[in-house]
Formats: sequence, structure tokens, C-alpha cells
Amino acid sequence: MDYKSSDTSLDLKLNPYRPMKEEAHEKKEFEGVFAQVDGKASIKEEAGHLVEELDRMSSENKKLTHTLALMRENYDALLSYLMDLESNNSRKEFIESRKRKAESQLYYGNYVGTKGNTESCSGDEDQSWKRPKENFKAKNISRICVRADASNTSLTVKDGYQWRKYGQKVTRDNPSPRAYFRCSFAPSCPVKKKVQRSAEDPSLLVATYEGEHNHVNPSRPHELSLAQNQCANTGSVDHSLSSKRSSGSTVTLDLIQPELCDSAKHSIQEVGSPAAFQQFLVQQMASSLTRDPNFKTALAGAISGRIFDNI
DNA sequence: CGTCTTTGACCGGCGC
DNA sequence: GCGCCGGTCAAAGACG
Repeated sequence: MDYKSSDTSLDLKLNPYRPMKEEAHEKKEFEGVFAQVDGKASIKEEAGHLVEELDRMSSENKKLTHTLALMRENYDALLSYLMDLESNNSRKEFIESRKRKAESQLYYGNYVGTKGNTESCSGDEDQSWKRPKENFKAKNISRICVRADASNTSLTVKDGYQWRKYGQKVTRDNPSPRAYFRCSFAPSCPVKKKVQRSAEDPSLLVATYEGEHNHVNPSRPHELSLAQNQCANTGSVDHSLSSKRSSGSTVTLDLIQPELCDSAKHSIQEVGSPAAFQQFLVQQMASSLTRDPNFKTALAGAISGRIFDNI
């Protein structure tokens, strides 16, 4: 998706680094216009109020810019901390697995079912270190966690697509079986899905998607872009639990409210860094607002009404 | 009757 | 070469 091409022609003052000199210049011009019209004291008063208002909004804008910068710093710090934790976990798991392999003949029977999975929401999918050859090469692999009733034994994750189950297997490091699905909507669709309960939290279903659909979501074919915009606007994707790995091939999402945006993962997969994702969100918000004719009309009406009613 | 699910068999990669 | 393991196949049964 080329989100850069979105229509953001409406200047929403989104650029926090815009020089304040420019604003002061505009303010003078603004005052000048009213000075020329002149003649009525009420107009001057009104102009004064507007200038005051402009000042107030400028300072508010500054504050918001500062807050946004702080939030961004915190977000980046948290993200890098999360990445560190993840890489440490992978290393630990790798070392432990080497030990386990050496000793597996001795205690593997006790090991299954008593082991606590150290990685939350992991299932047992994160085995790229075990299979360097695969290493998520070239395949679009994403993983989502969906909260499901623990008493519900069916391994189904409703994501709007049609899936055909073609296998089920009990894996070594998770007592609950793993189900294998193919996209059945289009025979040529290469997407596969694996669903398994998290070993740590049985109420979590871990769904791993491989590949990309070569068709639209059959349940709502016309809502693809809309859903993406909604996701951008509501922020319903939980980024506190999501990460974009540097390889760029794996995304972990926690879509606790999957019905809100099935396509969120597609959007995120196509955006590179956290900064790019942030930019993407802003662009999406701006473009969805500017695409809304009602919003444009209302804004234009409000501005012109304020100015021309008094001339 | 067509579609979907279940489940044991089979295959290939990997480590020893 | 052998065994383990994850992934896939395909026959049989269930279901609407």
C-alpha cells in the first residue's frame, strides 16, 4: 500500500517542527486584513479575540508537540527494551534446548506437561533458531493471539476468511494439539494458518499465518481500506504487545478485539519501523479526515463563518 | 451429494 | 543410517 500517496492536502498543522516565525508572520498579515477593513470597533474587538485565540492555540500546540515528543521517546525506549527482552529469551531458550536435547533421554517424559513456557503468548512457533534454513525466509509470517474461552476446545480463530482444516498434530513442547488450515476461499490462495493454544495461557489461541491472501476478505470485500483507516483511528491494535522484528518478516499482534480489524496485520506488515508506523498512523488519520466531505464542509463553514459574518 | 473434519500414515529435514 | 519431529496427505466418516 502506498500510504504516502494519501490525500493530505488539508493542512492540519500536523508538522510540529514548523518554525514559529512563520506563524508570527501570518498573524501580522491576519491583523493587517482587519486593519484595512476597519471602521467598526466591533470588528477590531473580534479581531482582537481571534488573535488572542490564535495565541492560545499556538501555546497549546506547543504543549501538545512537547507531549507528543515525550510520548514518542517513551515509546521508542519501551520498544527497544522489548526487543532486548525478546532476543535474550531466544538466546536463553536456545541454550536450554541444547541442554535438554543432551538430557532428553533421561527426563523427557516428565518434562512434557510440567514445563513452563517462558515466552508469553508464544505457543511453540518461535523456533527460527532451531531451523536456520527456514528462518521465515521470503514468507510473510505473522502471528496473532486471540483470547478464547478455555472450555471451547475448537481451534478456530474467526478472522473473516474461510479455512479448511487439513491436519492436526500434538507437538512436543505443548500439550494442546496444533491445527493446520488452508484458505479455502480461493483454491490458488497460498495462505496457511496454524492454530494452537498457548502452553502458558490456555485461554489464548495462537494463530500463525503464512503467506498473503491473493484475494479480498470474503466476509467484507469492500471494507479493506475502511478497516485499515478504522484501525489507524482507533488504535485498536495493541502495540504494547506487538513488535516488528528487524528481519521484517514476522509480526506478532495481540488482536484481542479481532472483529475490529482483521486487516490490521496487513497494514502493519507493510510498514517498516516504529517511526514509519507512527507516520503511517498520522497520514491515515489526516487522509481519512480530508476524504470526508462533511468534515471539509464543516471546517470551511466554521472558518468562513467566523471571518465573513463580521465584514 | 458436496463440503468439512478427523486421524493414522507418510515424507523430509535435522541431529546424533 | 536411525530416530525424532513438524508438516502434509488422503481415506473415512460426519454433517447439512
